[in-house]
Amino acid sequence: MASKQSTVERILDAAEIEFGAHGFVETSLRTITSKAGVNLAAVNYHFGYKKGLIQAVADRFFEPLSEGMVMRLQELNQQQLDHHQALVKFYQGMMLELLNIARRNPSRLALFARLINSAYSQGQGHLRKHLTHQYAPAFMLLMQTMANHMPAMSHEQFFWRFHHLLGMMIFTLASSESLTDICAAEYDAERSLPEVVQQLVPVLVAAAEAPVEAIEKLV
Amino acid sequence: MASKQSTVERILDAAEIEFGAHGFVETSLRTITSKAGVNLAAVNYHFGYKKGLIQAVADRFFEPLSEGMVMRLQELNQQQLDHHQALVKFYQGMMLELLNIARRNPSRLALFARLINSAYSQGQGHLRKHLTHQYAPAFMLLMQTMANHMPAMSHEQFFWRFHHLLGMMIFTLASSESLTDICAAEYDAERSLPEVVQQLVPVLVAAAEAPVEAIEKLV
DNA sequence: GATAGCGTGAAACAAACGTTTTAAACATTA
DNA sequence: TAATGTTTAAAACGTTTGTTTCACGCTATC
Repeated sequence: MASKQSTVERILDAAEIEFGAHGFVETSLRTITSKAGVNLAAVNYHFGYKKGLIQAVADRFFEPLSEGMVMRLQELNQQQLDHHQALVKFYQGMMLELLNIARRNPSRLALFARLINSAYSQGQGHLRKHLTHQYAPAFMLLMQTMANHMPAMSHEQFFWRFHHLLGMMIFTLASSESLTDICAAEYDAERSLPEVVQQLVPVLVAAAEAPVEAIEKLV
Repeated sequence: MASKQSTVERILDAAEIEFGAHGFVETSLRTITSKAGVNLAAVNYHFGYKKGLIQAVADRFFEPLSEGMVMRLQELNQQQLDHHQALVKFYQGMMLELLNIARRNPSRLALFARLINSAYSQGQGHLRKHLTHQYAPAFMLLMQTMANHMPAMSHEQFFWRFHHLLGMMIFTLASSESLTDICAAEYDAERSLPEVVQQLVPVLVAAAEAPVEAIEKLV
């Protein structure tokens, strides 16, 4: 029993893995505390409710991600690059940051995807508001940098485009395990997480640079 | 009580709405049977288990979608279009087909997104296998048509690209309600479902046409 | 008109869940 | 050492879940 970590850390580590693998509602506090080797009541003692634990897990993920991204963005904004090069560097930096956070625990990427999906799921709007308020500066900087190097478009059009790109990332991260499994079975290619994530960059850039079309009725 | 429909149909209709709005695990059989106005035991009687109900809901969704897509694809393949025009028509057709299916019940798009997400979620592989086997011809035709008009790339590279595009669609569909709400609040623009879905087309096309880069180690 | 068989209704089942409670063990401070 | 606040242990609580049971009503066939 290498139990040098505090109870809180043990819970957070286990919750991260289980939440990432099976989702928030499908993961019981009993399996978390069991895998963490702590008592069931410890969760309610330290985090109040299950929702508090989820929020703590989210914050422990987004804080370093936010810091890392801000550093990369400031660095990027100081360089003199054309728009295309800047977009490439932007998304490469984002992928590197995600991989960096996933180093300690690969299931953190699935956790990230679940957090974003929950945030944009109807009835869970409080999570999105909490995140966008908590990390507003980093979020603003990210959006601004991205918009600077994308084709000219209205704020609303950027809003939609931004979430299209977010969706592509989120789905790939959420399904990365299944996809690598299928890929190995069908194409005899064992892809690592960095490979999977890096492949996203050119597609994200192309989607970001897609020409803007006026919104019209389709039917 | 306009109860002309059969019990099975009433259950499927209610399940469709509730599953789409709140997910599979978060929706209890009691709320479904309650909203359907039928007895609780009817679900187990007609569908065996909850998993059987989910599969029935999935089939009732994918069958018309599959048929509609096959018709559109055959029509598309008979026309003489350049690759770009073909891709545009391809994705426009797909969006129209989704909208057509959503006409009866808008929450079917969220249901579609949840089904796909579940299918590619670790531990739920049986759903993906069921769908890919059940609708293999339509699926093959779709992949083939798509690949025909995309840049030359290996089967594996197409596999990844395909799922990147799928992810963009899925996330937008799953989050369409939240996104339209945010959009209305932030930009005073009340977007309808057709508008939201149509916007995807140029971005999907651009992402599909993105140049292929060799997969290398990023770190 | 009796008799299967199918569908429904209401109730009960066992299991799992988040949360609470109580008491004991621990650490820290006076 | 005594006292105080903090953390853990084990059990229980009340709900909710999917599923099962069993009796009753219906319809169709002989």
